Amino acid sequence: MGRSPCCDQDAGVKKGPWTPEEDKLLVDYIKENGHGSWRRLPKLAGLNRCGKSCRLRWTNYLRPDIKRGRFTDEEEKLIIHLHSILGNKWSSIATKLPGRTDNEIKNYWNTHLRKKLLSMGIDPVTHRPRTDLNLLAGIPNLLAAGIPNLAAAAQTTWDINALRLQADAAKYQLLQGLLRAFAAPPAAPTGVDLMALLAATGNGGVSQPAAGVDHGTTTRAHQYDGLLNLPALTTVPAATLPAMSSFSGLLSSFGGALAGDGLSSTTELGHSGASGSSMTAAMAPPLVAAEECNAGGGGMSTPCGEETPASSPFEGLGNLNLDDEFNSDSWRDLLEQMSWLNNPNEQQL
DNA sequence: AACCGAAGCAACCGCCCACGA
DNA sequence: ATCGTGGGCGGTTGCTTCGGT
Repeated sequence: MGRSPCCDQDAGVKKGPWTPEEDKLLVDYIKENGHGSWRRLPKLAGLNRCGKSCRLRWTNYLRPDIKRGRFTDEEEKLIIHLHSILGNKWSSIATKLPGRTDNEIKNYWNTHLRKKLLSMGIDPVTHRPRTDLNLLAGIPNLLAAGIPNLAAAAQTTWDINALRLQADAAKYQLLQGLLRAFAAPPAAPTGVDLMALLAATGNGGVSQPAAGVDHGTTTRAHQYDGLLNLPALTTVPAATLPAMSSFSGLLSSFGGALAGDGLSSTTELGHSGASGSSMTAAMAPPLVAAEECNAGGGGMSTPCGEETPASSPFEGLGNLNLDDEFNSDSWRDLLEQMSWLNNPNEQQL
């Protein structure tokens, strides 16, 4: 049906920042009479303002119960947590933070928290580890030169959907380290079959970073190039699941050394002090969030409750600093160990 | 000291929904 | 059932401040 403007555009109502005098008029009137009808309030209060503008000014800044000042760490964590559940329902989020307005929370999210999550490698929309195609897109150029079975590997069922299904911070960091090891120049985003690429690297495709490349800068630049909108979890073909559990096994083995603290990317962000570029693998959350174990949405079957294998080929990699040692022997070892990904018969470690 | 770009934030815009006539 | 109004909401804009050169 549409809606007529709340204020007569021709009436010359004032816009822009409020003056202290206007604030006083508004506060005095509401204290005396309540706000009543916002549309009639400006005239009654002697304000040359739109009623909507008055309402906004009151609810966001002049209300006596407004809490001003910096958001505390607890408030930050709560906002992030609630956002992971509610999305951009700022007013709903605001109801859980006494004294904070939806507008204030929204602004704080857009200017601080969103960037904070991005820097931690977490998609602020999905609250999942980011899997940025731009970051991945350059890999094939490197691989094409020296990986003989890339084409064959590309036929496997491993795909980016599967990657996301299993996504968690530990895996993201693992991949981040791999990507840094390759440090390819940017290329147009393509439908990269990441798992095929990873599989291919297992056959001696370990490349040292190209000389003269500032890997940190390259990576960070790519990280801000945009987010990948992946299909919903429920769209992942069931056929990929058995193989995924194998990959999960790999990561679980890897993650066994990570000593997770019970946090997941969607429930807590207690490591907010660690930026993505300086996080070590030891900080990584556990590999499978409890909600994912229990939900089982879309037929997904995560290997919940599985015991971590007693010994792992990746033991000792847990403390690897992904930033400082991206080209270390440890990564070379890890890549070589991942050759199992090319063997479809080897489903479990 | 001046300039410029980035960041932060207050305020506005336009759409939507609930509700009453 | 329809329509008009009030109010709420999320997204966006544009001004101000800050920091680097």
